[in-house]
Amino acid sequence: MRRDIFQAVADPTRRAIIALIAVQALTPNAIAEHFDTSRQAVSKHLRILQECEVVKKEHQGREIYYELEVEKMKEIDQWLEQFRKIWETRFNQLDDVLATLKMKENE
Amino acid sequence: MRRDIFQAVADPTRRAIIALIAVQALTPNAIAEHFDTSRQAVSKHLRILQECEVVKKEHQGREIYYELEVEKMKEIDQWLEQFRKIWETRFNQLDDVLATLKMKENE
DNA sequence: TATATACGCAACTATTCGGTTTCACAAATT
DNA sequence: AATTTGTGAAACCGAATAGTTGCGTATATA
Repeated sequence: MRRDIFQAVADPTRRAIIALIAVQALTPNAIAEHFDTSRQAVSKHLRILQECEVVKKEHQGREIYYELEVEKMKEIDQWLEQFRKIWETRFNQLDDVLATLKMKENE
Repeated sequence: MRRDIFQAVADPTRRAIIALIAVQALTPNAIAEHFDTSRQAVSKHLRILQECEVVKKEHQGREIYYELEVEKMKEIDQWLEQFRKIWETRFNQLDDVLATLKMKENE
């Protein structure tokens, strides 16, 4: 089974969990309270997130806090990099089109 | 079934297809030649990418060119935005740590 | 020590995914 | 008109997913 950041963020519940613990580390129960799903379901998502190395456990007495590995999110950012150039190019081309239109206007 | 950009990029073959047609629009056969998978498998991925509104068909005679909707990729970028602030914060905190260490060095 | 709480894990189920095989159809070629 | 080529779609399969239920275990508390 695939275990990477893209797999991690493919599920909307997992994206919500990520966004939630990005603010502060939380226990599975605390996380589950934010959703309509069960603790066990959240627990399973947390396990997948762990396997994808997106979250990190931290034991504190009988509670376990799950913390986000923010660095991992950068991998998505890096993959997007190749498309940023295209955005810019397309944007410049649009500029050219607009410029051409403006020239025609002045004819 | 979920049909969003995150679902679209969850699969490595689909990510490769996206990167491939980002350069230039291609036909399903041309795309399939780049992979170890069958044309039909690629065709299925293209269908999903279409449903996710990541690619756009363009008929040209009996050939069909698939073109990337680059704009769609920005949705990922937008979702990442919330974590960029955290990167920066963490980075600043690291700066603080480094500054503190430097101070101790000079003691 | 007995009990409550916080949690992970295993077993089970329904659904989805990624793939193959097969078939149908439309456009180009003969 | 018959054939080749480019393609989509349906039927099917094994594996993974997302969820549930039930149970075991460790920590805290009475």
